[in-house]
Formats: sequence, C-alpha cells, structure tokens
Amino acid sequence: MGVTVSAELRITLAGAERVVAAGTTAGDALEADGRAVVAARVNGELRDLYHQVADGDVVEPVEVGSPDGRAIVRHSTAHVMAQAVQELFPEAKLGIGPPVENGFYYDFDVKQPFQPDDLKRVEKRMREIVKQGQTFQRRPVTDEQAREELAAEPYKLELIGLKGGADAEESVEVGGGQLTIYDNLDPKDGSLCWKDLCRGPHVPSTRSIPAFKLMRSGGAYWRGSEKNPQLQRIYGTAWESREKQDEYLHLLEEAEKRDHRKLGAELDLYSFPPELGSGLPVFHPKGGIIRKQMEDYMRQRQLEAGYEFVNTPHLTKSSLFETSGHLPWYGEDMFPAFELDGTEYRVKPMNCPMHNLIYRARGRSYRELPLRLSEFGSVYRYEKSGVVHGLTRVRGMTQDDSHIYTTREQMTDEIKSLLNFVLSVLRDFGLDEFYLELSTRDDSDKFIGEQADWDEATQALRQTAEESGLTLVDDPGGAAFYGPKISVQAKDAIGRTWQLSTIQLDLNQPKRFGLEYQAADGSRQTPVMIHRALFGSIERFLGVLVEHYAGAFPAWLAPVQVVGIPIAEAHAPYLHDVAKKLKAHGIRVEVDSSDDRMQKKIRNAQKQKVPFMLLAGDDDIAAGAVSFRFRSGEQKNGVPVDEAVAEIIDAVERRVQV
RNA sequence: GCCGACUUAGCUCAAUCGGUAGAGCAUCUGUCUUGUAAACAGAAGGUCAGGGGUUCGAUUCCCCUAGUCGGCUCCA
Repeated sequence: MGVTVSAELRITLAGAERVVAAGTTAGDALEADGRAVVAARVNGELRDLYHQVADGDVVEPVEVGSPDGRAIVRHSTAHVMAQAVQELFPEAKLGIGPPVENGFYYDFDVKQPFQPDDLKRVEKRMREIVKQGQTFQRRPVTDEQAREELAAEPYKLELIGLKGGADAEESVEVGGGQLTIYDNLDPKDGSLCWKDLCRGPHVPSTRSIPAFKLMRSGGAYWRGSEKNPQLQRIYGTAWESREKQDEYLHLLEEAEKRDHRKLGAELDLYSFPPELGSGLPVFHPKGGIIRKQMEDYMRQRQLEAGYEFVNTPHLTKSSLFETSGHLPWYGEDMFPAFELDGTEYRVKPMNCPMHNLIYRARGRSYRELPLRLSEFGSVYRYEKSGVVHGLTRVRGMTQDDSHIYTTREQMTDEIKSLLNFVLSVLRDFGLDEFYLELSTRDDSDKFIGEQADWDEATQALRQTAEESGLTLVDDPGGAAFYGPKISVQAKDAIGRTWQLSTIQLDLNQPKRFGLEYQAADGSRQTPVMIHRALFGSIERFLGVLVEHYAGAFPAWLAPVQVVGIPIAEAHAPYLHDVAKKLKAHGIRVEVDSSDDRMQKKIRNAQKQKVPFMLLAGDDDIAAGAVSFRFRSGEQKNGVPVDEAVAEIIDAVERRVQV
C-alpha cells in the first residue's frame, strides 16, 4: 500500500470524474444514507460504505434492492441473528452464516436444538438490535490475532485453518487473502456489542435492515458433510422493504396452497397408504385418468419420433446389476437382495440394463441406429427415510424411460433432436420456461470409466446445450456414475424450478454389456447409449403439474372435463342427453343428479376445479341450449348444444387452458 | 440415515392440569326442490398411530416402532 499524502483524490463517480478530499468514504462520495444504497462497488469490488476511497477509484452505488444489495442486507441480518442467539444462548458456538436465495441462515452448535419459542425470542432481540442502530465496522486482522480473538469459536478457528489451503473454496467468512473481523458497535458510545469473523461487506448500520423474519430451524451438518457434527441452522428472510418481504411471504402461501400432497387428497387423485410403506403412492381413478392422458400422449409423440416400445420385468438376478455396474456404484440406493432357488434377485432401480439385453438379443446393424427403446418402467429405489416427499421423491415410481443407441457420429445430432423433442413435449404440458443444467464428473471416486470418454460425452452435451440458446448452468460432480447429463429445469406458474427431463450419455454400459453393431465397413463397433427420461418420473411430473396448475388442469388433462348441473331435478334428463353427445366424442362428463341444491352442485364442481359446468333450466331447454359456467365464475348463457359441444371438444383437442 | 416437531372420526380441528372424547364438512336416511360457491332434520362414525412401561386408573407422563412435516445429506 503506497502512502500518498495528498489533500485531494480523483475518483470516478457515476461515470464522471470527481475530486474529493482525502479520507472521503465511499458512502460520502455516493451521498448514501445506508437506506437506498447500502454498499459500494469500488473498482468492481463490493465494499462497505465506510471504505475510504483512493485516488483513481471508480465508485458505484449498490442499491438495496439489487441482487448484491439484497445479499448484503441478508448477510448483515445473519450477523444480527447470530448476535441475538449468542446473547440468549451464551454457550452457542458459531458455524457459518451466509446469504442464500430469498434469505440467509446461520449455523450454531448448541446443546438443545432451537424450539419455535426460541426463534420468537431471537427475533424479538434482533428487532431491538436493529432499532439500536449498531454500526458494522471492518477491522483487518492477522491470522494470529483472529485465532486469539476467536479462541472460543472452534468452528471459526477451523475456517481460519482452511483459509488459503489448496482447495479452499470462497466463503463469506474467509476469502483467500487478509482476514477481517466485523465489530458491531453501539452508536452511542462506540462500545463493542459483538464481533464475527467475516469478509463482508456489510450494511453501515443495523438500521439499514429494512425487513426481516425468522422462518424455521433444522439440523445441518457442519461443512455439509454427514461425517461432521450436526449443527442447528436457523433460516431467515430479509428484504429491501416490507412490501417486498410481504410479496415473498405471499408467494410462500401460494406455494402452500398448490402443494400437490394437499391437492392430491382434495381432488381424490392419489394417496400414500401407510400400509404400503413410505414413498409408495397409489393412484385413485381421478389420478389414474390423468396418468393415462399423460402416458397416451407420450406414446403418441414417441411413435411419431421413431421410438419403439418394449417391456421388461421388475425383478432380475442380481448378476445383471453387477454387469451394469449398478451394484458396486448404486447398490446402497437399491432394495436389498432376496434369494430364490439359491440365486440372488433384486428389484430394479433402473431399466437400462434390461434394455441393453433387448439390444443384445440379436446382431445389430448400423442401419438400425439410432435405435430408440422406450418403456414406462417401474423402478424401486431405497430412498433414505428422511428424503421421501410426496410424489416428487418416492421409493416406487414409473419412469418414462428411453434408451437410445447411436453411433458416435450420430451422437451429437441425436442429442440435439432429443433436446428439441423433450422441450416440445414439455411445452405441450403447459411448461414453457426452461434452463439447462450440465452435470459433469469431478474427481470423486463415484464415477466409472475413462476420462477421455467422459470428455467426449461432456463435450457433445455441452455443444448441444449451448446451441439450444437456453441458459446453461454447470453442475460439477452432479453426473450419474456412468456418464454426464443435461437436465431440463422447468419454471412453473409461480416461478419455481423443477428438475424434469434428463438426457444422460453413457459410454460405459455398452462396453460392460459388450454391445455391438456392424458398421458399413463390416467392422464391429460399440454404440453410444443415451438415457432419456422425459417426465423424470411420471409420479413426479404429475406432482409438478398439480402444483403448476394448482389442481386446475387444462381440459385435456382434467379428470372430469364437464359437469352437467340441472337447475331442478326435471332438467336432468336433458343434460344426460347433452352428456351423451359429449361422451360420443370421448369427453369425460358427469351429470350431477344428487339431491343437492343447484348452488351446492356448483360449489362442488368449483372445488373439484372442473373446467366446464353446463347448466340447464327451462330457458335453456326451450332454446335447445345450455349455459356455461367456467372456473373463473364467468358464465355464458343460452349456448346452442351443438356449439357448446364443439367448444368443449375444441378446448380439449387444442390442449388449452380454460 | 441424521436433527427437531407432530400423529384425536374419511377431512379440518377442539377438549381432558391423568378419571376412556366433541364440532364443522364429508357419508347414510328422510323431508324439501327452478338460475350460477353450502336447504332442513336425524343417524352412523373414534381400542385418541401401534407396542411397551409408570400409575388404582394413560388419549394425557416416559421409552420403543411406524408414518407425516420442516431442515441436513442425497436425488428422478
């Protein structure tokens, strides 16, 4: 650090050069009060507003509502929470406390896990700290100083020890360089209220935290490894304004209303009988008809796209999974073996080995490739008890599973057309915002096969992903054990993303199974195998659709498409005639001839989220018409029956939402 | 699997500071039927998740098991 004694400095502010006095802080230069602007970007680096600018610096404001601004507010709120926790629970040891999407967390080592009442007390204390307006002051320290000051914080000491190590990841506590401690000072007398090892930056004062709320607590392994001790994590959210926070909380409420577990019960789609065991759903008739629609449509699209359908059993001799490599690499996720006639059997967790046997059942020619085998295959996976969740994480599921065998030359083109196919089908189900994730191997030993093969496969996937024009996110270490994959992440109606389709390249199994084809030159070659699950699993996809549509399916998927509601009992036969016409076109229609009042019938149909209600009373009958009521509550009266039928058929055929 | 909370009628939820439980909706029965989100009346429905323990007595207190929920790890 050169020491320049000068009264004036030249800095660039908002693109314009300015001269300021020496000792000017970024906050002064930006005329920031810590409300709208909470930090500064100096020469591209985020800094506190207290940071003193130097000659030649380029200084920009960090708005509280910007992504960086929010992260800083959240990070500072995490500090306030940690201070409150340590005041209320003096024995609590600090873990880490970073900002995360929509909020922040802080991990603590405490003797007793936090109870809901504890969170209330912590939050109350936090509000006091925020009101007090403690300032965040940055103080560079040497490693030795830091160790001394944080002698009572074993986890922080561990982080100091990790700093600068060969594989040190950037964290909010320690970054590669100089350690810093943030002191929280009383604004009245400047006395120290609390301190934490932290890179910062922070908001200037706890008063700069506009809105926050503690959300929940739970266990979390130290540094994310189940081999480490478990700490207690408290999650909170923080925002640039009360309004933004309320918006977020409202979104959470909306998500809760759409919960597919709740809607599944209300709409009588599926259930999870405890008698069967965890993660083993059953589909009721109304859920079953949705599945049938999904499956029928998938079959049709696959036929058009050159797929062939196969069927394979649920069970196999264990040795098949030794050949495939599943047992050593995936065995822990499989149901345990059982013995029959002295031979060990397994329930299958994946369909691919069986499809390989179909491929291998006879000699294959290059003329047959790409060979696309497809099956709705039931697989069973031993998911750990704590992760089973509704339809999105089950132990028994149906994959719409395809395995495509190609030559290496065809591989890239095939992936490209696969990705287009996948996206086009997802769009037909009403999902139209996507991004891609490329999961690759890392140096962990859970991956099998030659690096050169992985490189080639990864390159083919990356090229396709990049050409798609969709956002591509890297996911190192996320690959399947046998090969890299692209997964399609779809955004739902309220902006949440779900991992759906995957396209996985496999250069291993073809070798392990000795798969071959005869090339044009007469030589024997090994095909490339592509695993492709479009829905992910039919169960999960249905769960996602339930949440996406909040249970109000477009007519082509709705279990009951039309309910006929007579104004009085006498009008029921007329509606039965209308229903007959609709049924002739394959429409799923019911006439509510219960002895409920008409208003009650409407209420019931509305609660079941039926797309079309057809009412008929004297006026309609006289005119040979029916009256529509839609889910919106909107009505269309006196529609001639043929027109009504045509309108309904049209909505179903075009697969539109109504 | 790990940490925590929870489990009362088909559903949503009460109650009992330890003396074996109640409502609304749904169901069934009956009466009544006319225009866009709940007619009226009655009946039936629970070994208070399952098992063990403490106690004169357990739905209530303790332990175990299962399941659910929220996290972690993992994952389609």
